[in-house]
Amino acid sequence: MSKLRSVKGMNDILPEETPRWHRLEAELRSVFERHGYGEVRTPIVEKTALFTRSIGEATDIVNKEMYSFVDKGDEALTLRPEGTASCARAFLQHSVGAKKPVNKWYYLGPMYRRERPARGRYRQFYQAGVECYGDPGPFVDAEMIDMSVSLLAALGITEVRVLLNSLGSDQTRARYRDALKEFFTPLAAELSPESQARLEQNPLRILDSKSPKDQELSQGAPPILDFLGDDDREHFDELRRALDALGTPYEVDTSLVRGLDYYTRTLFEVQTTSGSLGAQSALLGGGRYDGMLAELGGKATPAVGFAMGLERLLHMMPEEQAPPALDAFVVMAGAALRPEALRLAKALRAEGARVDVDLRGGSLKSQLRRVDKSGAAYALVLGEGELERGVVQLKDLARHEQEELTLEDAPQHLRGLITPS
RNA sequence: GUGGGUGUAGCUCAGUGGUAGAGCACUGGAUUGUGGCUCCGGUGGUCGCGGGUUCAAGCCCCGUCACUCACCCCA
Repeated sequence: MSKLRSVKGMNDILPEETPRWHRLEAELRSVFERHGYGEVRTPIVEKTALFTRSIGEATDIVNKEMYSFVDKGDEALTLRPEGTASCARAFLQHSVGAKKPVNKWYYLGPMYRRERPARGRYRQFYQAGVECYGDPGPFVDAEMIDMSVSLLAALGITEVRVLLNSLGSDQTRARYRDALKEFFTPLAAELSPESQARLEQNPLRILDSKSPKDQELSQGAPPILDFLGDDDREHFDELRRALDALGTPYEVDTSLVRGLDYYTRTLFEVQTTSGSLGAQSALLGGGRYDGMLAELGGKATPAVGFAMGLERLLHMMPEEQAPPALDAFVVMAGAALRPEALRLAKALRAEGARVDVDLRGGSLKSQLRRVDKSGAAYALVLGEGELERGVVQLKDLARHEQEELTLEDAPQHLRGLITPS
């Protein structure tokens, strides 16, 4: 075992596993694109200030989880811990909102957070997410939530529940924060140490503490929904009616708060109910952030989005049998035939077949064993005698049948066999 | 960051102080150039690392690192 290992919490994905990733990514792109979203690709590194300003100074992500460094130009940079801030920056930088009233983007790629790794939680992890700019909702919110649930269903993930909450406007949120502070301060001594710290920094997060004592105390706290203004309440009610119309089940959970500061109004999270992810039950989460673009110095633009963790989806996706990665294998009776074997393989590949050759030139028996293990449907057997006559044996592995073809005809013949009719 | 568990072959794991093992995988063969099943053989190890106890340590003790689970938080 080598001492050179990948960085803690950052994992290799070997060719054996990538077909599963490809299937997941293809499904994501397909669903996003069917809903009118186009892919955006932003850099993995951004100026640190982008994240501190958008995500919020008081969040765990900014406080203790960012991979930040100073580059040789003395610039403070950070490996992106999430995708929304980068998208917002790109949206503003290219004045996208001025060209089109509503823009729907999706992204897919690695994110970085320096947390203690656990099942379903890694320091480099892959997220796919969507952002919709320019529509204040609530119907686009409903469409997005519904899309996320049908996406999971398309992946075979059905043991889920949708949690929904509303935080109201920035003003509502500020008033609610004060109210919670007022409510919990007399109880501070009874709160868990973590929640005592939250009381100052972010009282909202006391509500989703997992400490039983905290939960008990939170029962008596005033619910956020009581603080919603008329517009906020109407927005929330319309969202719920739209979800009902779409037939998407959800549960209102007023303790749903989430760890990022930029959310306003709609907040949602889809969790697995299967328990197979250990403590990490959130498959995707998001919400509305109507204030962020103005906060970053742009024109006020309503926005809503969510992000999903691909490793978690992979953990949840049912196992499927991987289809063979090869159509045919060229084998030869004798290592001297390697140049001819290469030539034949080249001709087969030119016709679109996925072909490998065992160029180590072992015994025919060992080559055929390898063919069998590769899952390829056909073997092309090249021998001295055949070569002199300009022919090759085409062996159908499943049927145990063999036929003789001319070297000239073999490529097109194989193409006919592997092309789905 | 806090607490628990586990580190032995590429993988999954046995090995209760006395010569380092199994299954799988890989590989060679079972009468001339034909796969799966079966049978026979072979390659492969700093027992995570460092120290200590002992005549003797994979095994006991201390430290350390890695992985993992839970907490915290999140996707």
